[in-house]
Amino acid sequence: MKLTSSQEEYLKTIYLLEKNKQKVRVTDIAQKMNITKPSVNKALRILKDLKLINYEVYGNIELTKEGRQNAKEIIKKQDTLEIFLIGILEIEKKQAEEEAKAIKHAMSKESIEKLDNYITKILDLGDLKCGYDKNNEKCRSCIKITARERLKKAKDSEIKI
Amino acid sequence: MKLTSSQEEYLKTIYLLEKNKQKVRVTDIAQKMNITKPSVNKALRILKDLKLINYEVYGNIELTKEGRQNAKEIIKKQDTLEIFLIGILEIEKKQAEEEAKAIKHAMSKESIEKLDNYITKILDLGDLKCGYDKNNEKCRSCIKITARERLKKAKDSEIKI
DNA sequence: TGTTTTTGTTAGCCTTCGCTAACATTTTAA
DNA sequence: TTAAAATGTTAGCGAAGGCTAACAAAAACA
Repeated sequence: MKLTSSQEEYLKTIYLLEKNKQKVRVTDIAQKMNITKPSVNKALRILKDLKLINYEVYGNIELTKEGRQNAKEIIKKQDTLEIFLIGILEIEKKQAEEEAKAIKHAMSKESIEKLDNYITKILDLGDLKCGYDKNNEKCRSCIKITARERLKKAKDSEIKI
Repeated sequence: MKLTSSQEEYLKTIYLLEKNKQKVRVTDIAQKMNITKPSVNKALRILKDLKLINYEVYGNIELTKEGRQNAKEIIKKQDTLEIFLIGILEIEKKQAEEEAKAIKHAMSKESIEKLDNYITKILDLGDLKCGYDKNNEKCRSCIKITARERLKKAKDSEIKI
């Protein structure tokens, strides 16, 4: 069953909130996604119908097994894209996150898998010790090092929820 | 002025049709985009209001200077993404085209520029003659060669409009 | 425990962008 | 030159996914 881009965002948000809180609230979701509570309410009913969350009026909100499965996949997509955009393409963090968020819905699981493998390959190339100067921008070792540094830098500046 | 994903598709389609025909018709656009004529009609009115096309009832359809500018940028985005997906990630052509089409709206001009530069860099790495065997999948020369071959293959199988 | 604040819901509206049905215009060709 | 075919338009519907206004329920607290 194919979810909409919006539905994916809801699942992702609920998953991340579940990790940090006992109970996920409509208000939390609305705040995190920067939309109104009635919009969240409407979306939750649909996600419930799709059996992706458990939810009753004025009751608890929690992902079902299937919902969690979906959420994980969505988050993996976004993470992989962010790593590529920040670490390889050197796009500034905030911009990269925004773009990754918008792109992820358009990419299949298989394509993300390929991107993931590619990133690993590029990051590992340095291990081959090509012998070029570290300052040569085409040197694979240098590519590796700068990519890792960029990722570390981006990760360090993270603000916890 | 930020266009919607759908509007970008219309501009792209009109641009490509203009290159192959004297006159662009509602029917042509509908057929190419696989939607109905009334949908096209509605969209054309909006594009006209946005001054991206010249268009009168029962009259000719043509891109304005600004519309053409936009169309070119959109096509560049899609092309760059396709090259990356097909040539570097080795995603199958049809799938890659579909994904590139959906992704392009989410990426800024600047990010596409970076992706384009990255692709060029990767394709050029082979020129450094790293010395590894051609059959080593981590060899930069090999990466270059296989990527170029994949692109050529994908291009050759193109069906003209 | 009763009142205020916070949280959640309902109803109904708007925009985007598809669609069908019905009709108008233009083009083609007999 | 007029009838048929092709093309284009109008009107109005529907789904998705936002929104506000108004109200209901729950929680906090005095």
